[in-house]
Amino acid sequence: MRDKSKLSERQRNILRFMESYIENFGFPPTIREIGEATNIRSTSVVNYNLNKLVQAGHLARLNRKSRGIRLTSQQPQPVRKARQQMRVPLVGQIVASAPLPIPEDMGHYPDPENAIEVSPALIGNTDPAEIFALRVKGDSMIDAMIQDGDIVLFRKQETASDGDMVAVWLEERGETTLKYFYREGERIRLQPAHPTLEPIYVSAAGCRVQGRVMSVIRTL
Amino acid sequence: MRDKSKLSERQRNILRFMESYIENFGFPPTIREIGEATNIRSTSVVNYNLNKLVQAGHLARLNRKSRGIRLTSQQPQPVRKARQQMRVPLVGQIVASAPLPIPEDMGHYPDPENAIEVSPALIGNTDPAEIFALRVKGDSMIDAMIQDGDIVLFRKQETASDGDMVAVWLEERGETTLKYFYREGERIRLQPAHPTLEPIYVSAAGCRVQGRVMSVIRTL
DNA sequence: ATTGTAAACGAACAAAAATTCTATGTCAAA
DNA sequence: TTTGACATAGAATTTTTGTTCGTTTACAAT
Repeated sequence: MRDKSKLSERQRNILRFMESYIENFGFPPTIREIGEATNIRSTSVVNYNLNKLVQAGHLARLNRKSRGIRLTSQQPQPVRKARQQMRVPLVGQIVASAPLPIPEDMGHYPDPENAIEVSPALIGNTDPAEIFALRVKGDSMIDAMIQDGDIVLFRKQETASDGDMVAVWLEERGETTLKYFYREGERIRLQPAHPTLEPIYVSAAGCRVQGRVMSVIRTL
Repeated sequence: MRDKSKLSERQRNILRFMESYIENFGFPPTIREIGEATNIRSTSVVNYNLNKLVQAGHLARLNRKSRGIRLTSQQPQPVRKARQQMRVPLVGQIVASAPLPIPEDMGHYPDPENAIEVSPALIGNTDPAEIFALRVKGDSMIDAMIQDGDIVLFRKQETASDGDMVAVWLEERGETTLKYFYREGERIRLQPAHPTLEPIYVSAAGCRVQGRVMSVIRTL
């Protein structure tokens, strides 16, 4: 699959040029630049050979992106991805007495200072941009089997499905709580994680879902 | 010259975005892409800030080249290192009725099938070879604020210091428990994590420390 | 000789992307 | 209050760049 010997002269040239160009400039060349460097007069021929190289597994391309050519050897993307970490912004604390401090725009470039590294497994295949983290302050979330200092990873969402653990702001009580969410006709049952505790019931209007708990991390 | 503190919020955002984009795609973003990612509506403003970053020495640009932006700071190595994941072998389950199934030799060749990826932060600077993971089965560890399905990361050790959360095998009761460890003269106090629960006391002989809890991971 | 196919060319076109221009708002100094 | 530097926005403009398409060449198979 990666046998360079099966490539044509031109294709080997292109590959070599790609390597040195990226080395020099930090970004890939254009089709025309490749053509000039390898003595190919026509962009379409360069394009043709680039596609051959993609077939051969040496390059990856992004359609219709300028300079959207990448050496596969330098970025073993699949491997890297699998072992890669996600940076999740740590945006504040959970306290019972206030709604979650949810950032409007979290971006995909969290500030290194206020971010934690997590394994992608913890957020499943959710878009990382929707994930944020909060540190639990105090023992108010003990019903949810979550203690002081734990870090909770949330997915930003305003609705929930049965069985989700969610953060809800209870209007009448003026507090935030983490419970399992079950819709029961008109009302909603919020079930604590701790098996001996009783559920509470609220009207759909009276509770505002703020996020779904994806995972909890405790470091001792 | 390279003092990030003198940069504006937007400029820091741009820099961070550049880093992650290049990391992901292998080539630099366009001005428009930078704008979208950092919530700047106007390409000219992005351009303006890019020029500022060039002045500040963080970027280099090539005029009239698409994606002709390059980070001057090229130390991907330390970053890369810091972002590595650890693979920790997941060697079995915790049940109250039996000692921990601790592997004699864990090696550093965790079976991909039975390993989990964790962030290095979770195990501090402990030698990764000493770390193993167990999945909690049942609600027997509820005193420790740990529930069914949680994954506990242990460091293999037979002794403990005050305040450590440890897994101990209680000879006379025939059970495994997770408690905070305190030496009190001849006897040992084992304190549940849950604040309302009472400690238990055992003799040093009657309890066998099996490992120290480094962290707990819960996925929902 | 004929046909089919891989490889090449160049021009035209369309899309992407950078640059430039004008206008507006902010804020501290004069 | 006025001024000017700085920062922002929106849009127009120009340049760069990728894609498509008709055509040609070389060569091996029929």
